[in-house]
This record gives sequence, structure tokens and C-alpha cells, in this order.
Amino acid sequence: MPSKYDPNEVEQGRYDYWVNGKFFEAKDDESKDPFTVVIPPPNVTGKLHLGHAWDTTLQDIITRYKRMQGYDVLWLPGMDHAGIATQAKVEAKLKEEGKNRYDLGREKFIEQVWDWKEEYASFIRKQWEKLGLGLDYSKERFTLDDGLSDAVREVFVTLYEKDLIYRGQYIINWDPDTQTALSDIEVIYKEVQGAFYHMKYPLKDGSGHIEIATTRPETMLGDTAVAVHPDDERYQHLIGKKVILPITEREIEIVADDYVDMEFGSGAVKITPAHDPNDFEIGNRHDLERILIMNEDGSMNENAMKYQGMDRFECRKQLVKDLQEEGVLFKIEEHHHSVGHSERSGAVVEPYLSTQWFVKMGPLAKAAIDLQNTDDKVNFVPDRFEKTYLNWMENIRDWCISRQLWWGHRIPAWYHKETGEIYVGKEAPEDTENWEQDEDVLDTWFSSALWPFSTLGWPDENNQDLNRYFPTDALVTGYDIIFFWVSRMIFQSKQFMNRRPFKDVLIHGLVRDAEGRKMSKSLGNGVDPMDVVEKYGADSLRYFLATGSSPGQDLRFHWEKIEATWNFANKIWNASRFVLMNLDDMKYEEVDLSGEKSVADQWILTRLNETIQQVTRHIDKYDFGEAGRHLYNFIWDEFCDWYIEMAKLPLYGDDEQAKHTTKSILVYVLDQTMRMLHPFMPFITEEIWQHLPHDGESITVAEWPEVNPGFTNQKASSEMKLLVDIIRSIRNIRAEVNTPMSKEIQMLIKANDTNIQEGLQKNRHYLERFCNPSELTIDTAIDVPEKAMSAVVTGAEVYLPLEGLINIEEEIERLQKEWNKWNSEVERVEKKLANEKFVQNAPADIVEQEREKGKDYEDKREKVEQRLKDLQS
RNA sequence: GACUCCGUAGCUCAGCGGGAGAGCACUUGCUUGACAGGCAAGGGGUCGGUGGUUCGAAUCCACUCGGAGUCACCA
Repeated sequence: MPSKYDPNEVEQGRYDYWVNGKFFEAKDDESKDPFTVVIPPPNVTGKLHLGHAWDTTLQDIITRYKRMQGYDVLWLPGMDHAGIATQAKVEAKLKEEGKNRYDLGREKFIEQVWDWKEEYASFIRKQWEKLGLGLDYSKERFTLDDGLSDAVREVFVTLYEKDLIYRGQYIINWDPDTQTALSDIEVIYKEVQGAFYHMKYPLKDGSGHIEIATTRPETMLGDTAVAVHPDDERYQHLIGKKVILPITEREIEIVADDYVDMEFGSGAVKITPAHDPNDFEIGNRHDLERILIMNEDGSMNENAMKYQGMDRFECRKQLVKDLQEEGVLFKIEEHHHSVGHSERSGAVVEPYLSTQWFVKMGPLAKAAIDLQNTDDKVNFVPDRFEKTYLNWMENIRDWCISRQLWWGHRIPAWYHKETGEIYVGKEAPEDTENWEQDEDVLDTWFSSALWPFSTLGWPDENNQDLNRYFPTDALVTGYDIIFFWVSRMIFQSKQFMNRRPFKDVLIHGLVRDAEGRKMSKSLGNGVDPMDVVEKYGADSLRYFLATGSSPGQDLRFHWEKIEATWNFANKIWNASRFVLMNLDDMKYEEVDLSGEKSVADQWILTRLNETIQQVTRHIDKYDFGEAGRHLYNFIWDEFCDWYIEMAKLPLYGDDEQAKHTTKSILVYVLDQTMRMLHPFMPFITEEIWQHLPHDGESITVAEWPEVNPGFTNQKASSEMKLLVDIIRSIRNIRAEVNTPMSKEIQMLIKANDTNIQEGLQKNRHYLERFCNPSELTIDTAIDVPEKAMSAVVTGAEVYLPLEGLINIEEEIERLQKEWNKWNSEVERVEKKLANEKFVQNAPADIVEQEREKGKDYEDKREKVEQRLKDLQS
């Protein structure tokens, strides 16, 4: 093994070994409990970003952990066809070639998209490989697979038959760029600096005019009324009268409607039922005409008269100019307001009258909300996101699911060529020549909503996978898609499986750049996860992602942190190198922990137990950060800094029995530690595990460590603590008086009692190795030399006669400070214990702890005080 | 307008009812037989503010200041 950890070397070929060994495949093993996770299917539009890397790393940790715990784990991979996004990419590619999708025709175009899909799918699989994800490729799915498409049709038809899907003419969000309808959540509202245009519409009877204001003046071409509040005294006399709409010269009526806010603007509102959702409602109440004034591409249509053919924004400019000249438009105010933009294309979304398909959300949402009051509820982690979810569900509106695209699931509805009758079914009507299928496809999220069960074989209810692996156990995703996906999976699963789709949903945040900004193409601040893997290895990236923040919080990307994680990996690498170098070809069968153990042995085994307990507990709670920190501290601060150093004594000594036990413990502890670290850092742990004496083919299927109560030894722990305290205090003094470790000095240790003295005698070899004394005296009574540095630890005092090096005044000053420290501690504890309420109310063990601390502090204070007296006399 | 999150060491973040922690940065020393990307020792914080609950608050509650976000409304 090289002395420097080289991730590329370590990761090379490892994934193939895992995949070929089928370690990641669900075993359908009835003797084990199943544990299922379905991957949030990435879009086949492009490459994975750090957000994906984070999301999948968390899932990999969960599934590797459960697999090691003996579950029959299924982690199902797959991808999403991502309707608008993918189609847009392919259309952009065509545009470069000077073509568009209509040149190709539907069939040819879709063939091209499939080519694109295949290309990116293999790219994504390559990235999953680089990240080391333990996916079961034998069960990989794609949202447009036959089975999943079958599920989509089944759901559509069933909901239609239950009146939960309907077709109708409503105001929807229209994206004139991609020329498709969008659902409410695909619209992003952005604050923009716009204008408020004030206009006067003349009354037909010539008795004056009525003032209205709008932010979208071009829509006036489609106005079919002006509305005022029925109680508004200013306008009482005008209700029912007609105004002449400028430009078009159409007569429109002044109507009264409660919707109008008297306080806002002039209190009169122009009504454009075909271009505004509120106006649409008002139009329905007053039976108003709906005049559409735009084409689907955002240009003005024939109803816009002389503006026909102009783009909507160009029309706005020209119209404003014309209206100003006519004196209709008399004021333009600056106005800050939010305007909807297409999530995909960025185009300003047009509220647009259109015939579309909708999911009636009321009953579905109610069932999903009610589910949360049952034992079958979805457990959100962190739980605050349940509130986010419920808030949204409670205020949900019907879901527009048809999209004017070609790439996606074609809506299973046919229209009779002559009668116009609608037929909805999984297959085309038999007399197919008389029918035309709906041209549109379904919202991508319509199919993703079925993902947890459609991937497992539904609607075939006898499917084995479905029966064994559904409901799934955990879903991991970012808070940004709770509405898009999580909530929709819940209500669809409730509707079709009558169960929750997953027990737990682990919500994480967003990856941001070092300054806390979102990573975006326009800012150019994105980091490619593959670059990180290239430079520092997948293990470093994964450990950073898993431990860099707490559940639900965002995560800032810092190269320095990745580097720090690499250092950790390098530390592990070298510790393992040390262990391996000292094993002398020890075989797995030769590992033997039954021999007599040193304090260090007993201590490290005790700490290992505690670490197993903590790490397991934290992973169970999805607290990967805490789990990682326990491992980090155990490996670096305890195993490397102390145990390995202490193990060098027996290893370099000639007690063969002790040597064998030490080697066994090194192997055992390292093995157990590598297992716990494996879900976080799969590559390096597998590499090390393979080098260690081991049993089994791969650490991926090794058993998760369990606490061994026989190994916990508190007495050894306190003996160890005393040794560490003494060693530290001596190092401390050496540093204080600039006496390097290489220089031998005399050491006197005064033990508080004979027990302690015997313990220290037994372990004096450690003190000799770590402190380098010229002479080491351990006794309960010692003659304290006049000129000496001293330290007080729990159970003992340390004296280092350092004549010539010691500055009495400085030493007195130092001791004075120490005395102050102990004194304030004593006072604090005394005050606490003097408080009757504390003694009465606090738990007994806490009170007892305080009493013991108090004794210890008093003892230390007294010893420091005595030392001060000696020096000052 | 409703809701949520964050404010802890110079920086990035843990901890979330019983004595302030980590990584990086900083200071000093070290050719210690795994690692100088290392080892050893150290400096550094009235845990945003004010009240309250409690024997005890960084941790729970209320208010408040500052930052971020989600949803709704926006003629």
C-alpha cells in the first residue's frame, strides 16, 4: 500500500466487482425483511449535479446500512422522461440544424428524443457508478416503459370514471415559448418593475367615463365588462349602463360584483374573462362573452384587430401609444408587482382560456390529509415539513395535467370524428377509424406520482415485487419538490394502493456555493460532482455531503471541506497501513480476542462499543452528520492518536502472547470501524477490508457491528483517563518550559492512594514511552523537590524537577491562575449544592455527579494551594 | 398577509434542558520506526437582543432586531 491515499487507484474497478457480484440486487429472500427505496428519477435532460449526488448519497447510506443489518434491500434506480425539459433540449438541437419538430413530424421527432434519452441515460448510469451507488440495475425503470405507461393509463381511466379527471375550458397558465399549458406550480412568480396604466372608458350615453387601471393594457382588447362593487356609492348609478370599449368600439356593460375591492385603485375593474382567472369567474357569474385575443405563440389574433400579428409585448407598447393619443390612457404609474414565469422556459406566462384536462383535487387531497391522522401516515423527517405539505394540500386547486407536447404519455382519450363524443379507455375504441386520439400528453409529474408502485409492477396486483417491496420504506428528496412530487405520490398512492407510498420521507436542502448562492448556469458557480470525484475521490465527496449539514438544512460547498475529508481518508489509509504492516500475515482464523488485555485494549473496546451504539442510533434517526462525527472522532482521536501509539509497545516488544492479542484487537477494531464507515465511504472501506483478514466476499454484505457487552469495562476507562491526564499534563509542562520530548527529564508522580499507585505502576511503560523520563518515581508519598513544575490531575499529582529551567515567579503566576480556576469551579458547585431546590428536584445522578465534581475540584484546589505555599515560602 | 428556517470561536457549521464543540484559519514546538496533507501544546465565544418558564436555558416559550425561503394576493 502506498503511503498516500490515492482515491482513483482505490476506486478503480471496485464498482464492477460489486455489480458483478450482484451484491446490490434484491434477493427476494423470504427469510429476511424487505427494505425498499426508490430513487427519485433524474431527468434524462442532462448530467447529474451536486444536488443529485447529495440526494443519492443519502439513499446509498441508508440502503447500504440496512443491507448490512440483514435486510433484503431493494434500491430501485430509474429515470424520468421529463416532458417539457427533454423536448426543449431536443428542439434546441434541431434548431441548430435549422429544423423544428414539425419538419420531422411526431413520429420521427420522438425517435430523436429516444436517441437523446439513451445517450443521457448511459451518462447518468456512469455517474451513479462513479458515486458508488448500490443500485439494483436489474430492476431499473423509465417513466415511459410499457409497464409504467400502462399504470398511467390505468390511473387516468380510473380517475376519469370516478369523475376525478375532467376536461374543460378554463383559464390555465400558458407558456407561449414552449406553447403548452402548465400547472400552477410550474409557474414561478418574480417581482418585476412594471407599470400601472390608468384609462378612461367613455359611457355610451355620453354622460362621462369610468376610470379603470391595469398592468396588462393589451388585454383591454378582450374586455367584455367593467365591474364595480355593488355597495360602492360612487358607481351605483352606473351599474347596468354601457361603455364603449376604445379601439374596438364594442359596447360592454358595467356589472356589479363582490369580488371588486372598493379601496383598490378607482374601484372599477376591467374584465377580460379569456385572459384572467378572476375575470373568468366574474364572467361566469354575469354570463359574459369570452374573447380570446392572442394566439398560442403569444402573438395577437384577429380579435385584436389592427394589432393582429404583433407580439403581445410589442402590442402593449403600440397600444399604449395609441391610447395615449386618443386620450383614453391618461396616466402611467410605476408599479412593482409579481409576474408569473414558466419554470422551464422562463417566458412570461399568459393566463389563457383553453380546453385542458384536469384532476379534481378536492377528494384526493382530503384522503391524503386524513391519512396523516392514521397509523399509515407518512413520517416526514424533519417533521416540520409535514406542516409545509399539509398547508399546501389544504389549499390545493385542480391540477391541469394536459401538455401540448409530443414527448410523454399520450392522453388516452379519443374524440369521435362526427359526433364529437369523448371516449376514455386504456385502448383505442374498436372502430378506431372513426376516432381521433387527443393530441396532447400528460404532465410528467402525472407519471412520477405513481413511481413507488408503478416501478414495482402495478397495476398487476399479483406482481411479486409489488407485494414484497411496497410500500417503500424511505424516500429521500429535497424540500423544493415536496409539492411537485412527494405530495402527489401520497395522494395517488392513497387512491390506488390505499396505503402510504413510503414510511419515511427524508427531506434535505439545496447545495449552494461557498457564498451561499444557489448554483446556477447563469451564475456559472456550479460545481460538477465528477470534478470533485476526479480530484478527491467519491468517498471524500460523499462524506462531505453526508456530514456537511443537518437534516432539512442547505449545504454550502467548500473545496476546503472536501480537502479536509480527503485528509480524513488519508488518515484512515495510513492507520490501516500501520495495522497491516504489523500483522505478519495473520489469518482471519487467528484473530483471537480471548487473551489477557491491556488497559489500552480494554479501553478501545469499550470506546468501540460506545461508538457502535452512537453511530447506529444516529443513522436510525437519519442524523448522518452526528454519526459521521462519532466515527471521525473515534478513528482519529482515539484509535489513531492513542490506541495505535499504545499498541506499539506490545508490537515492538517480545511478549508473543500480548503481541498476538494486540494484533487481534487492531484487526478487530479496524474491521468493525470500516463496517460502520462503509455506508459513508464505500470504496476505501472495501479496499481496506479486503486487505484485512476477513471472512466473506465483500464488506457491502458484511454484518453491521453490534455492541458486545462483554467488552465494556469502565474501570479500564478510568485508568486510561488517568494515564491520558498525566501524559497530557507532562507534555503541557514540557511545552511550557520549552523542553522537547527528546530531552529526558526526571518525573515524580504522587498517587492519591495505593490503588491508584498500583494501577500506575502496572502501566508505567506507557508513561515511559510517552513522556521520556530519565527517572520515573510513582508513590503515594514523595519528597517534593523545591524547584519543580507541577500539575494536578484527578487521582494524582505530577512533579517535574526542572532546575535551571523553571522561573519561580512565572510558575507562581501560573499556579495562581490555576487556583482561581479550581476555586471558581468549587464555588459554582457549592452554590448549586447549597440550593435545596436543586438537590430536591434534579435527578439523583446529576446531584451525585455534582458532588463528585465538587470533591475533585476541592482536592485539586487544595493541592495547588499547597504547592503555592511551598513555592512562596 | 400566512407559514418556515437561520443568527454559537476569524470563516463554514454541529450541539437543542444538566459544566461551550468540530473542521479550516491562527500561535508555539517536533527529522517521535502509519501519516509533515502528520504529531504535540495553545490562544480565541456575556451561544443576535429583551423578558419569561425551570432547581438549572445556547437548548423550551413570548416578544424583538437582522438574514434567507415557501405559499397566497397583486385591477
